[in-house]
This record gives sequence, structure tokens and C-alpha cells, in this order.
Amino acid sequence: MRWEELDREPCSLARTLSIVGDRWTLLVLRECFLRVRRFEEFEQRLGIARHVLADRLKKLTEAGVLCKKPYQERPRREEYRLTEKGLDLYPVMLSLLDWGDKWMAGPEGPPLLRRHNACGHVAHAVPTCSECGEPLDARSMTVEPGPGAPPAILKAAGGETE
Amino acid sequence: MRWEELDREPCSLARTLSIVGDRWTLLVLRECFLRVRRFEEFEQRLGIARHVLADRLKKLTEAGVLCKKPYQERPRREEYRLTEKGLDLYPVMLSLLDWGDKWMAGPEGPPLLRRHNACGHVAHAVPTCSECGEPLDARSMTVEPGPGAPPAILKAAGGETE
DNA sequence: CTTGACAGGTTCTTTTTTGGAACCCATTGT
DNA sequence: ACAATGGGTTCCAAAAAAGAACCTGTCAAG
Repeated sequence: MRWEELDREPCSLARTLSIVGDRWTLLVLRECFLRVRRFEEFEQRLGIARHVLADRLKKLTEAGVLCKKPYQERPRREEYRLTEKGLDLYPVMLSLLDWGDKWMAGPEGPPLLRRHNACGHVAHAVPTCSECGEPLDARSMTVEPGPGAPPAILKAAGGETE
Repeated sequence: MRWEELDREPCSLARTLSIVGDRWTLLVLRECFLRVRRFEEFEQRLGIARHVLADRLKKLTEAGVLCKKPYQERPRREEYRLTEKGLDLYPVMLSLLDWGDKWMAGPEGPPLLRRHNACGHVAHAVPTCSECGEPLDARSMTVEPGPGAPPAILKAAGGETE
């Protein structure tokens, strides 16, 4: 399988990875969630090669995850902001962060914590069922074909569940 | 920043990406969650080059995400299984899948659905606060330095929150 | 006791992607 | 007129990926 074919796979995971499954893209998005918006600032904070950054920003913009907004005319300057689609990646960020906090932190503990404004506690995310509210884990779900399933999907492409 | 330095970054996102932030790795893990365990089966289902597959399985095993278990001696054959650490990536899989279902499905809808065994409904994951149970979104959390924070972290490395 | 068929890799060669640094362009401050 | 600033593009060398062929134990059949 080649990288450009990934977005045509009958698998939501593969399709998502066709947008964010790249070394740099998620780090760029991390900065976006930290309200970084300008080319130079991305470059300085990430230490990314300029043309790689330009490429990622273009792809994310084309994918509708970011949008360009002018913040001044003459000279025209534009900044990159998360769209609705981009903000919707927050659960992905959270789950990656929480896993890193749990499994990749050294003996000192995680470098950053997140405090939930509403309740005031340092918290992590618990994935829960949208229908009944119970916590979800790998063994509690069953995969079945959806409306966009190709005929051969039952044996071929995947979703998840252990 | 170079790829091998990523696991030493003071950022849980970067550290997580040092394990799973790769084109193929998450697709290999998708198959693991679908109970695929053998080299040949990974290869056939993914269409991945054999040495890339061997490399990813080795790295995931070294990282403690997968473990090798012999399922027969003479000839010795081993299968790859998710460890506790690997199973803990389920929230990451779910959030990626849900985003793909929502934003990358064609007009027909998503190719696969997940049904929650406990309540019987087709469901997606909602990230909720581990302390108070309320749903979390990008604007409801504040980042603060944790126990493993290096001195310069307040301005340098990131977590999230829009 | 030779042939062949697995499972599970490794080696080799050709493309793609990176990283690094230099260069370009419009505007504006001095 | 001249350097600085923001936002890129171009060029080259180095690293990683794709593809396909080749290697290695261990049975099992002829």
C-alpha cells in the first residue's frame, strides 16, 4: 500500500492517518492547540525544516483542518487557525497525551498536567460510551459493517476491538 | 529536531509519537486489536513490505507494546500480542476512528461501526473528565507544569488546549 | 534422502522524504 | 538606499520506504 492510497481505504483509521499519520503533523497540531498560529513561530518552537513546515501547513489547510486568516493587509500576513474539523481532533491529542503521561514519563512524572477548569482537578480523559455513558475499553465493543462498507469488508479491512 | 530525539522531549505527545507516530505502526496496531497475531497475516492484510513489518514489530516489542509468545516449538513459531501497555492504546485508536467516521467518511457513511456490548447501541467515544465525569473539549482544560517539567517548560514545550 | 512447502525473516536496489542552508519577494522603518 | 520582517521556495546530501529476491529451520511426501 502506498501513502497516497490511504485516504481511499475502507477504514476510518487509515483515512484519519492519511491526514495526521505523519511524523510532524501532530506536533504542528499540538502547537495549534497551544494557540501558535504563525509560520515563524511554528518553525522556532518545533525546529522543523521550513519547507516541511510549509508542506504540512498546506496539506492541513487543504484537508480543512486548518484555515488561513489574514491578520493584516499591506503587507498581507496570514495566520493558521484550527477549524471545527481541527478542533475535533482534541480527543486524539488527549488520548495520545494521556498514554504518554502514563507510559512514557520518567520516574519524575509527566512534564505537563492538565487541569479541568470546570471541576478544578488535574485530570485525564476517560473514553465513555456516547449512548450509555459507561467507560469503554478494548474488550467492550464489537465491530460490524457500516453503511459505507464494501462487500468484502468483513474479512478484509479493520476497525478495532481486542 | 531529529526523530530519534523525540522520546527525550519533555512532552508526552512527542514521547508517544516516538512509539506510534509512524505511517505503518498504527495500522499494525489496528490489526493487533482485530486479533491478528502472525507475521504472514499482518503482511497479507496490510500489503506492507516485509522488512518494514519486521522492523515495526521489533520496535513495538522493544517498546513493550507487543510481546512475542511461542505458540509451537519445533519449528519454533511466535505470535505477537498486545501487552497491557498496548491495550492501553485503545483510547487512541477509538479517537482516531471516531474522527475518521465523522470527517472522512464519504456520503455513504463510515465503513465500520462499533457496537457497545454493554448497552447494545452503536456508539462512539466521548472523552470525559476522570475526576468529575463531564465531557472534555479543547477549551475546558488548562495546562500546567507537572513533576517532570524542565525549568523552561512554561514557554517551550507543549501539551494542548485551545 | 531429495524435493518442496511453510513461517519468518534478511539483503539488495530504486524511490520518496527529510534536514539544512541558501535564496526570493513585498513592505516598512530608519 | 538599505536592512529587517514575515512567509515562503529552491537545491543538495542523507535517511527511510517500497518492492522484490534470497536465506533458514523444520516438517511431510514421494
